[in-house]
Amino acid sequence: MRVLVVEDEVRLARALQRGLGAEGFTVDLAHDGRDGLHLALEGDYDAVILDIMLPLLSGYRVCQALREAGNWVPVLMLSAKDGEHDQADGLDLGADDYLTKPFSYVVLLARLRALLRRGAPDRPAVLAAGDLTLDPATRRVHRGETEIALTPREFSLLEFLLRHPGEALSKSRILTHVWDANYEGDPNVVEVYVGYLRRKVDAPFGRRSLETVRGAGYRLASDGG
Amino acid sequence: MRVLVVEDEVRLARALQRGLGAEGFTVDLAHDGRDGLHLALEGDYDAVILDIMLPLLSGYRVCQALREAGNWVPVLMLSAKDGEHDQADGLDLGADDYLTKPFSYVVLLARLRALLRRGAPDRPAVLAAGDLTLDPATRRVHRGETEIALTPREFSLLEFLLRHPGEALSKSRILTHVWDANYEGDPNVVEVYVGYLRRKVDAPFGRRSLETVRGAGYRLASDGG
DNA sequence: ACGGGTGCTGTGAGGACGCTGAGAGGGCGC
DNA sequence: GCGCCCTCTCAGCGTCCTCACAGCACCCGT
Repeated sequence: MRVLVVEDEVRLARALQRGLGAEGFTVDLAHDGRDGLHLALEGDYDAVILDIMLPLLSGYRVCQALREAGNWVPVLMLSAKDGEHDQADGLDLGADDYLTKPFSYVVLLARLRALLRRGAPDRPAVLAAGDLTLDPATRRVHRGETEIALTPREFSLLEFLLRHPGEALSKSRILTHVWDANYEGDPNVVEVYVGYLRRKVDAPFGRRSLETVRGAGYRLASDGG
Repeated sequence: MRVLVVEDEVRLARALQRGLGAEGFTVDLAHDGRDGLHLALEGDYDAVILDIMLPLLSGYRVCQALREAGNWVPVLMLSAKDGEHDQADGLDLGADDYLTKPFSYVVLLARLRALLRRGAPDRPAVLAAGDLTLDPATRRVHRGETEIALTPREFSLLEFLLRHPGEALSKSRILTHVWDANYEGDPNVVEVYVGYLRRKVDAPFGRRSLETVRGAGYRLASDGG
């Protein structure tokens, strides 16, 4: 079993290398995001342990880039923060598990083994809410049998909503995820794009899956409307 | 066990003949590509040891011609070069193993025995999407009954698309796989080559199998358009 | 009923994106 | 050494996407 550890704190990295090595894993180390990404792409690992705070390229970006490259190696994220949002962010970007520093080595080992048992899935499952489906790999969206053409922005927005079905998502949260973490433009874009989406995935089918939660944002009906 | 050695360096050829003969093989020699091809086609060998640098017809061509003729005798290629590309080229063209000169005789013998244990494989599967087929071994592409001539680059691109049918493949992913992991040139090449491909595999047949996914890359219709 | 706040949408500008033709450069076979 | 083919760059063009803006609609509290 080959494991890549991407961690800039040298002491921790070495400790993991020794510890996991003793468990019979082959452990490679990378100390910044760029090296980590390259190694992960080329090394054919069974799992990657990925710190979030990294020089050059954050763990988020590394994970995102991996997934975009079609690499679905199991990723276990490490973070010094413990905010709910960080965790959600990590999992959104395709991490498979998440551990907050400081963590117990035994827990890490258990989680790692769990990940390896699951193995690398070929591709993420199709996202769905009722008869509304979205496939991130083929980039196709369907309402029942009917395919729906979406622009890139509409697609990311719907994808984000589908990853949090039934949850009320504030405009600012939507902005940071679908647009950019430090988006400076008019927050009205969200309304605009929700409008576009409704015209494509709801109106033609007489549905109402994208609900407005006045004062709180938007919610996707988990049964697809 | 009959083995054909195609090698223009007479000393090496004779050495192999003596050595393998002592191991109990029946060894025939050819000293250029054309003779080698004829012998291989007619002689019903259990394996062929094939130098790449040959007079009249290169080892690549010999191997390719063999495969095109439906002959899947195990081929062990010999080469003075050791570039990764050469190796990939050889294996692409249907060689079964590859050895770089200078090589140890013991290693050659081991590899040869491994090949013989495996035996002549059946023809590898062709890639297909609808009536569009691509055979990685013979490097032939057909739309229905019609054969289509592709350049090497066009071929690799189509092969990559066919290996991920229906999936939206980003330009960067295509670049790293079809071109090079650290390709530095203009990403526009992808558009250019998709254009070439469309003119060859789609336009003459009134098809649209290579779909543009705006903002996300390209997708090959899994039913071939 | 009225008004403020919140959300919706039509319009249009600007830009990003993708497609294509022309052509330069290089490798390979002859 | 010559010519052909392949690869890739570049620039121009058309199309589609994104977003800002402004006015209107709607909700809700008073």
